[in-house]
Formats: sequence, C-alpha cells, structure tokens
Amino acid sequence: MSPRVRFAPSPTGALHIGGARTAIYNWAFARATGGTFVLRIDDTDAERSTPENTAQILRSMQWLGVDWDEGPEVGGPYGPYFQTQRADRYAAALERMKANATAYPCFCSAEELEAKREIARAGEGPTGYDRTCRAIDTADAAARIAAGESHVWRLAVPADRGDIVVDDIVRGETSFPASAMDDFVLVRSDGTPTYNFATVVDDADMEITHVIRGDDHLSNTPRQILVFEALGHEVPRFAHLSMIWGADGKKLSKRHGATSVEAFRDEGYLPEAILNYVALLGWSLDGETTIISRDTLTREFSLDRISKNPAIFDFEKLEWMNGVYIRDLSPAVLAERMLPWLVEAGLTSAGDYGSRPEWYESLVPLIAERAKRMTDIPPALAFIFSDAVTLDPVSAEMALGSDEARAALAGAAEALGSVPTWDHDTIESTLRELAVTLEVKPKVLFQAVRVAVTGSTVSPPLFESLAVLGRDASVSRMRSALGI
RNA sequence: GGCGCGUUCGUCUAGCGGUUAGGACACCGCCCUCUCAAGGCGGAGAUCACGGGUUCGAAUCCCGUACGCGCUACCA
Repeated sequence: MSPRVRFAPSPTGALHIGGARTAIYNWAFARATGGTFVLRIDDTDAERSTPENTAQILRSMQWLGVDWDEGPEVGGPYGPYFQTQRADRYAAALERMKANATAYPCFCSAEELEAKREIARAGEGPTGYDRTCRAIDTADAAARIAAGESHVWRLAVPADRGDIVVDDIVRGETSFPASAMDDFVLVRSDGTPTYNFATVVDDADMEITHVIRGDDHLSNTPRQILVFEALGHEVPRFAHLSMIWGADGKKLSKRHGATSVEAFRDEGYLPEAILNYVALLGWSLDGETTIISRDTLTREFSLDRISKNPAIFDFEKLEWMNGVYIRDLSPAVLAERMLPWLVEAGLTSAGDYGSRPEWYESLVPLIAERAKRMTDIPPALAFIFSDAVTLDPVSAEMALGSDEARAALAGAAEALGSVPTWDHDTIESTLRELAVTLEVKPKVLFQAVRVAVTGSTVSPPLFESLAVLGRDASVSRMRSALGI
C-alpha cells in the first residue's frame, strides 16, 4: 500500500515557515514514495479560523510549488477536506465509541474542574481529570442528558492499558505510562470535536498511513493512539519534526524577521531557494550536498534522514542560497522574473518589457552576480531607467575630486562621443587607450566615468553598463558631471 | 509538580564502536579584477552539554545531572 500523508494547517494565520517545512516534508515524502499528499484544513477553531487565511495558505503552497493530490480546490475521494464540513463523521465516530463504552459523558462544570486541578497541582502526581463522571450509571447519565444537562464526552482510558508506545520514525521508541493519560475531552458541550478527536477521526477516515507533523504534538500522540484503538482503527506511523527557532533559541517570531511564506516572497526570495533551504533545516541528503533541486528533493527525500534537534533559522545562509538560485536562472527567465520588481519600483512597465524583451535580457548580466534577493535588483538598475542621475556626494568627492580625474572624464566624454560603434569592446578599448594617452591610471579614469554615469563608486560592470545605457545618455551624464 | 523530547564548530549538518571528527553559511587571508560582487585557493573555528559506567577502544551503547523545549485546556 502506498503511503497517504496529510498536511493539516489551522487557518488561524498565514502559512508560517515552520508549517511550510511540515508541508514540504509531507509532500516530498509522498512524491518520493509514489504516495498521496492530502491537504486538509483543520478549521475547528471557529473563533480564529478565516477563509482569508485558508486562501493565503493555499496561495503560499502554490507559490512554493508544493502541490496536493487531494484537498481544497482539487477535491478527492475522502472529502470534504475542511473539518467544519465533517461534523457527521465526528458524530458517527462518537456513536461508535459510545457503543463500545470507550466514551462517556461528563457533567462536571468548568469551575469544578478548575478547582480539582488546583488541588492536584498542589500535591504530587498527575493533574488530569479524576474520572468522577466515569462512575455514573449509564441509565442515569442518559436521563441527565435527556433532561438537557450540559455535558462533554470524554475518552475512557482502558483501566488495564499498559504503557503506550509510540514508535516514532524520527525519535525512535518512546513510551508513555497509561496512568499519566487522563480521560480527555473528545466532544465539547456545544457538540464540536476537540483537536485530538477530530484529527484522529479524519486521519482514520482518510486512511492516513504516516503522520508527519510538529514536535509539539508528540505528547498528544499517546492520547491519539488511544482514540485510534477505541475506534478499532489501525494506528498510523508517526514522524515528529523538531521546531524551528530564531537566533536567540526562542520560537521564531516577527521579531527575528520574516516568518510567513508570503513575507519571504515579498522580501525577494525565490520559491526554489525557500524550498531548498527549509528542506535542509532538519533534513540532509548526504551531509555534503547543500544545493538540492526540487527534482532531487522529491526523488531522494526520506524520513530516516530527518534530524532530531531543533534548528535555528539562519537568514544569512538563506540569502546566500537565494543568490545561488538567482544566478542559476537563465537570462531570459531572470529578465521575466525581475520585471514585477522593476514595475513595483516604478522604473518601468510591463508594456515596455513586452516591446523589447531582449533589451531587458541584456540587463541581466549587470545584476545576476550581485543580487542576493530580487529586491536588490531595482536599486542596482535604477540608473539605467532614470533620465538623469544624482551623484552621491561621497562618491563624487572620491572619484571626481581631483583635477586629474576631471580631466580624464572630459577626455572620456570626448573620445566616447566620437567612437564609431557603441558596444562593450569598443568602449573598453577606447577608455583603456585614453588612460595610456593621458598617463592616468585606468582605475582613476574608470571610477570617474562610473560615478558620472551611475552616480556611485559601486555599480554594475562599467563597460556593460555604458553599452546598455547608450552613447547619448552616457556622454551627456559625463558632461553634466563636469558641469558642461 | 507530572509525563515526554532534545543537546557535534557562532549557525545548519555528516557521523550510526576504531575518522587527522567531514561538508555548507558566516568570518579571515591570498588570487582574479574597472568598483561591488561572483569565482578559485587556503585558514581559523567542535575538550562532540556535564559526570559516571560498559568496552582493548565511545561523539556513537547504558545510567544519572544540568540546561532548553513540548504536553499537562471544552487551543490546535
């Protein structure tokens, strides 16, 4: 039987980078094993769940290229894929548990429970529910329910149950004493299922074979195993992923920088870089390979190479990796992908790109080796698109402050103004010869021209820049820098 | 408090009884070079959390301790 896995986010916020990793691992595992990747929306928290969040989560996954075989928008044989639409399943599951006496009604009030907890916490031992209502006679309970008394449904942990062993793929065997398991709530007094109940009912109904999820659920797993058993369903395999932290070892939060997938997108990261980096946070191909393509990931991913320890998110490494992926793009593709950023920066329009895509492609060599993020591109190319350039005062002082530099620049304006053809090689040889003629260091000449034309001592390669800028613009900028 | 999990260079990791503890990011130096990058080469950086065992031999196996984290809800 091929694996069936699921990613089950709660739409209570954007897709967080940790959630994205969980999604990626599930997806990669399904792809590598020929299994099925299910997306299920766990929206039982009516207070905090919103359709907007659901939409954003789907968008983020699509942007990453993490596609699902069953779930919202694509449907599937185990739907519906929203928990709020599966009330009948939970009701049916509860009926089964009532029938085999693995669930019982509890009439304790919230105040009573709180008081009991206080007392238990003061002493030693477990603080779980004391099972008062488990002793109530079935007929009495039925009568109280019929009379309309408020109640929840609890799991009856089997009295003779030994240790509950979770054979986790990542952490190995861990066992939990059944005595530490309390009769937790399955169904709330308003009739809605709790997480530990709904999740199990759905995982069982959807025939999930491997539950790959965050570490924070490891302690819930024995509870869920008990529910699987009460339902008479086979228990899936589990793989619990450790958390992703910020640099201070605390939960990754906005304080550390971007946390949602959309925020990373907006900061100029490429989906292929995020996919690669996040996959590597807690998983390795062989311990040596760092750049791992989507194809390799979906072919080679395996659960047994997931590491146990929590990872700290390293924004610097992600940035480096993003640069690698930018450089890996062909000029035509990068030209197309940088367009939205140029448009957003107000430098150009989509229409202009459409009218001369090859010219945009010629801009790529100016920035491909320098950009770490897509947001680096517009500022680096701004001088190409603007009519005139404002000289950075510090740069002007450094490169144009001396008489020698100004004389060299004047010579360059003249020499380039009368050059027969306007291309990279002609520009370069003209300027190099001029440096010899004027007996000035090439670097001095080049920097003077650079500042005059780009406004700064730091710019894309000079000759390429002049070539794309054109003769008229180049020469007129040199003249205006000289005040002539 | 109870239960559970984790701990290898600053960071991500390899390692699954015998290695000069390997790779990547970041850092430093050199080379290349029209600036900045990119690239190439080299360097520094880990008493494998600590303490006991087991073993001829332990980062690797066992037991404690410390620290961190999770669960302990009618949140997920």
